[in-house]
Amino acid sequence: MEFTKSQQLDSLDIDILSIMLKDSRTPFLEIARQCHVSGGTIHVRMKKMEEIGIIKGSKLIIDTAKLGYDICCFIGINLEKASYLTDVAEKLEQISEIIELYYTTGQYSIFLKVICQNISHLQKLLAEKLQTIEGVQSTSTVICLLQKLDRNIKL
Amino acid sequence: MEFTKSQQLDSLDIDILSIMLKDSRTPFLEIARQCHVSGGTIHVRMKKMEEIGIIKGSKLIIDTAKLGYDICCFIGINLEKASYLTDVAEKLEQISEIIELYYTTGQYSIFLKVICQNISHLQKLLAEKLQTIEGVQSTSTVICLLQKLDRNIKL
DNA sequence: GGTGAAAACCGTAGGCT
DNA sequence: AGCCTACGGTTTTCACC
Repeated sequence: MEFTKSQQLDSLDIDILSIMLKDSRTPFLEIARQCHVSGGTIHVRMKKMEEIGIIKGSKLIIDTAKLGYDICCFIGINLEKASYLTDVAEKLEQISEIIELYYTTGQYSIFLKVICQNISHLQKLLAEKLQTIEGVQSTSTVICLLQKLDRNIKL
Repeated sequence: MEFTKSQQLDSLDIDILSIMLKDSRTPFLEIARQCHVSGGTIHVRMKKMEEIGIIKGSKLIIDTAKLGYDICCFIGINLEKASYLTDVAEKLEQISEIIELYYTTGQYSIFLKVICQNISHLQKLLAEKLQTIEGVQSTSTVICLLQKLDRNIKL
């Protein structure tokens, strides 16, 4: 079970994933009804996909604005030297406002998704946390006004 | 129930959310044990938060690379005219490779998160789908080599 | 607002095909 | 690999506090 090929998934696995991608709290028996198999089969397939690592977990989707977090933005980071990459990334991981972190190729070395309560929270984050990390040369911020789409890939 | 203030949430709600943010399949009785309340209470609180719209759903987190989708990237879109915004967004929503879509302020009008199978799939998407949409002036792509972090905000 | 218990439903394991 | 069955756990509701 160490391959990383999609070939080991059959159409039943894909059907199960498609349902769970939309709502990870769907009961197994409900999936079983939709797929015309028994609940035990869903259980076995889900377990297999968790073991292979295709399923990594599940997340609640929340409206962060309703919780007082009005700002969502993306921040590209330029480093002074490419070799600072992992050191800087480790420090960034400590910052709880950063919810996604990517190593990227092209104009930036690191790319972040960040959630803040308001603009002054963001300003403080940039000035006092991000830009004081050693190795960070500059940052470039894209502020989101509205998220129009948040879904998983269609299998 | 039409307010969008966090004030209507008490510390029990926050505790429940904190647990569910990490794993949306946590059984209510398990949350109840951790929060020292009954299962019925968790049920009522969850229902309230769903009705208010704080909880919007739940998603399975999957390893897209293991499903044959090796490319994750962000694409910024410049429009010829700002007024094309909603028309272009509507067309973009039809494209299943686009899993997140934001209206943004700053250098781009629209910002996308995109999942593709490989570079040629991405190249085709850009050339044949995105750049043929009327009103799209130019696109700018950041390709992710590795996602190091994917989590929710800490409440 | 919370509790505790009942009823319906679900997750899980094991034996069978 | 899937089905069935059975048990224990979970969800959901509701009378009561």
